[in-house]
Amino acid sequence: MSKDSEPRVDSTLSKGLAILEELTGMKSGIGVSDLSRELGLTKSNTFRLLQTLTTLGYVRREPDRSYAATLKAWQIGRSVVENLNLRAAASQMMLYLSEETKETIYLAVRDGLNIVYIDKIESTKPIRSWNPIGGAAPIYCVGTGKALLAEDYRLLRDQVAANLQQYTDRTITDVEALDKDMAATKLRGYAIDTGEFRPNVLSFGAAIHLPNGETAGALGVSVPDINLGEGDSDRIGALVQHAASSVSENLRRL
Amino acid sequence: MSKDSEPRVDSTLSKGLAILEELTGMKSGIGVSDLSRELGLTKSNTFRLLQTLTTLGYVRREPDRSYAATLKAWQIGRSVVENLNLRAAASQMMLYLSEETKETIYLAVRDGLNIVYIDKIESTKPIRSWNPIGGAAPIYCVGTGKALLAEDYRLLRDQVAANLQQYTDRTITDVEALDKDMAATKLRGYAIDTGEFRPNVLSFGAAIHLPNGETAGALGVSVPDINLGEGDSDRIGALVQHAASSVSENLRRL
DNA sequence: ATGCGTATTCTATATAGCGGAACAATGAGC
DNA sequence: GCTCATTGTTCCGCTATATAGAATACGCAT
Repeated sequence: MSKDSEPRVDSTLSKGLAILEELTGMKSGIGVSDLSRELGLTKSNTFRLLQTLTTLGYVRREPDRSYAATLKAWQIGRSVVENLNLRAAASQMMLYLSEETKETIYLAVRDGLNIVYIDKIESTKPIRSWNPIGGAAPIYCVGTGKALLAEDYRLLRDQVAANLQQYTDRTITDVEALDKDMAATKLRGYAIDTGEFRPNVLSFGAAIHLPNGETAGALGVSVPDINLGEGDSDRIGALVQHAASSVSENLRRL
Repeated sequence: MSKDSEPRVDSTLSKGLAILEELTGMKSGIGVSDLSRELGLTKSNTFRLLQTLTTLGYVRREPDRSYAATLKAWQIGRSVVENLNLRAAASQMMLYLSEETKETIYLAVRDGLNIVYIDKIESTKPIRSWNPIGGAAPIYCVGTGKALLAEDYRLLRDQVAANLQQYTDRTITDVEALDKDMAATKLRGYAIDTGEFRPNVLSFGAAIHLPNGETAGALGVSVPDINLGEGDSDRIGALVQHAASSVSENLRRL
């Protein structure tokens, strides 16, 4: 028998959180008795725990005297996501992409109909694309943006459609074309920008997901067209896609 | 002297949750010592609570041996909100409202006698009202809240009446006035807040209904008074009302 | 080496939380 | 109306439990 020395677990805290979990999982309130049965606790114990959770603001009493979770747990959880540093989670993969491509790597999140760059690694090659951290770009024009757009295309389509501005001769200004491109992007698994925002600057992007499937951001590689040889496009696309899903995997472990 | 007989509070649970809150509020990990100082707990106590939180999956150890909150708290809280996938159903209409008004758009649900913002779209105008996602406001003071309150006014009236706190000189602190306002709101179809929570910040709100008639949440537009010209009030009100009923329609299809 | 700041383990002790039973409040069935 | 069944709440004595504080171990400077 291996004396694993199980870490000691405070039972009160454990039970309290169990109650909270149970409660948040229910659409409507539940009574003390049912709850205690559910969790295999004594009524009095359950009652006291509910009492403390209530005074702490995690639980409230419904008018029908049953107990229900408040949104406090959610509010707390939200700040985790807010503080969740995508940059930290993505940094290894960004380095990897940089090594593999020697091009400029971007990490971007969506902000309305734009994307905002929250991190980047400069290209080591002489000719490089330029975009400052904190800078923005239209969502339908660049690799990262298109990757993000494809994720929520149903929600964003009409909005974007109403604002299709032309930046280069490659820019997609036709909704039908955008529809097709988004469909293709979804199939492909990563997005391609053929110089639609800055002339002769191509880019590739793939989305990063939170554990629940929500879109958290996107990774992208930006490449001057003259740097791009035959077949490079596919290779970089695949790399970005892989990197993004790897970051998503990282987030899953948080 | 009121014999309040303070409800008994399990200290372990309380401390544990305090730690969790503290942790979720931090951008990066924190050590046992700092944390214990922060919360006024013993190091060993803090350590043990961290240990249980870790084995329960709420906390993880960073590579640098510090402690940080995991996404579990978030996932739990999320399920509260997830029970209604309101955000998805409302997003298109929120964008629409944003386009039409250029002001800040809120999606809120009721949480006891407060409302909590579960989504928003920032105003594009320079002066904008500010409320964080996850933030809360009294139900009887703001547009979204008043819309929600009007829906269940019979149930909530007395509770609310007992807690009429004054936030601005426009705040309704008189039950009779509230009665009238709620009646007017029902007739009108949307709620108006004339700067009753934050001075000079007006807001408009309308309720979203589930297919069975239950109230799911509310859409709102928040407007600094100086942005508001003659007739804008009616226009925005009508917009919000239409948007909310459109979202209700969406929910019907889910 | 040495000292200082951590994290972690140990242990004796008090007390916080526990279960069970008693009590109150509800509501259903007749 | 009354009973009976079920739920929510309080009480209380016991002991398992969480606690504080000291002891130990680690890391990292100088």
